[in-house]
Amino acid sequence: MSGSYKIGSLAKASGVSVETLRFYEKQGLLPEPNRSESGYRLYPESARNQVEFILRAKAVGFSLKDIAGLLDLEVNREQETCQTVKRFAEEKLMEIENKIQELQQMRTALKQITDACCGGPLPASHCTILTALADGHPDKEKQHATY
Amino acid sequence: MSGSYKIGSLAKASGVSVETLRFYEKQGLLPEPNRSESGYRLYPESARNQVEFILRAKAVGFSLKDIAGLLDLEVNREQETCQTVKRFAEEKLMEIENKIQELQQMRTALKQITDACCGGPLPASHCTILTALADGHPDKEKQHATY
DNA sequence: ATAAACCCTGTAGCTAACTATAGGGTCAAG
DNA sequence: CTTGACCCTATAGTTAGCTACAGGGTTTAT
Repeated sequence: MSGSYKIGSLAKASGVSVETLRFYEKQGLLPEPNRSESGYRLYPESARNQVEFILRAKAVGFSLKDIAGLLDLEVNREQETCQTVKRFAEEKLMEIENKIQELQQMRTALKQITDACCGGPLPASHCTILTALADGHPDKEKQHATY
Repeated sequence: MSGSYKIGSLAKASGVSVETLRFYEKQGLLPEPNRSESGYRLYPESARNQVEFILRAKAVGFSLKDIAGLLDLEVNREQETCQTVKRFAEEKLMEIENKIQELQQMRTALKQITDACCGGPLPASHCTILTALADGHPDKEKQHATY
């Protein structure tokens, strides 16, 4: 009745590997469960929710370290304010937005030099992509080289 | 006179550390330079361009491994076609775009649950952020809890 | 001539989030 | 009673891109 399952079942139920569960435990993301006489981990039903908390937090961009922090908040909900939690989340949001911007810059730069390339079956002797990387400026009508 | 400089100057000139240069050499991104009698690396002028090639390629999202590939292309430009080079670049472009999408999804999800949070100075007992992570659905008017 | 600044090799460490391996013990089925 | 599936710990390896020693030799400036 008190559903208490072993690590293999929890792993299957939550879609992660047994090793990952032990790893999360070592990282403090999962509480140490009770043990059977022979030392097997015995998880309560709630363990699955806790793993899923971790997975959802990961999915929205939190690192495991962040998640440990979130779980601390979660555990003493009463002692924390919404403000604290929201700040935490907003900081992460900004990190994500920064990463997006960085990648968008990369995309723009790479697209520019890629679009300029003929892509034809001829030797790449004058390939604009390689030239752009070598010279540091995309195309631009024959800027006579400075190096 | 044939400007041949030592690793420290190259490092300074190209804005990377000495260790990084040696590291790039070990990774095959920089050709092994000549050595002085005492075994010091002596770089030709062109070395700086090669380092800058690497840095620019990095800046547009290529990994060092990718760059090794690009340098192979660059070296045998005559033997390669623009097609090959362009495909290479387009593949990378797609990777970048995929990463952007992934991050945008994260941003949307995180923004949604963050916006729903009052952010007030009251205890986080019912904080919507923590609840969303715990339950797996953002807000939604009082879906009676399952945990 | 001596000290600082530079160079060398080789190896180890760092972060992140696992994954794998070695070398065991336990449990259920047939 | 043995086989196979499962569990345990502890340690090492993975990828990426460096960074930091340790323990030397060389060059340069004073």
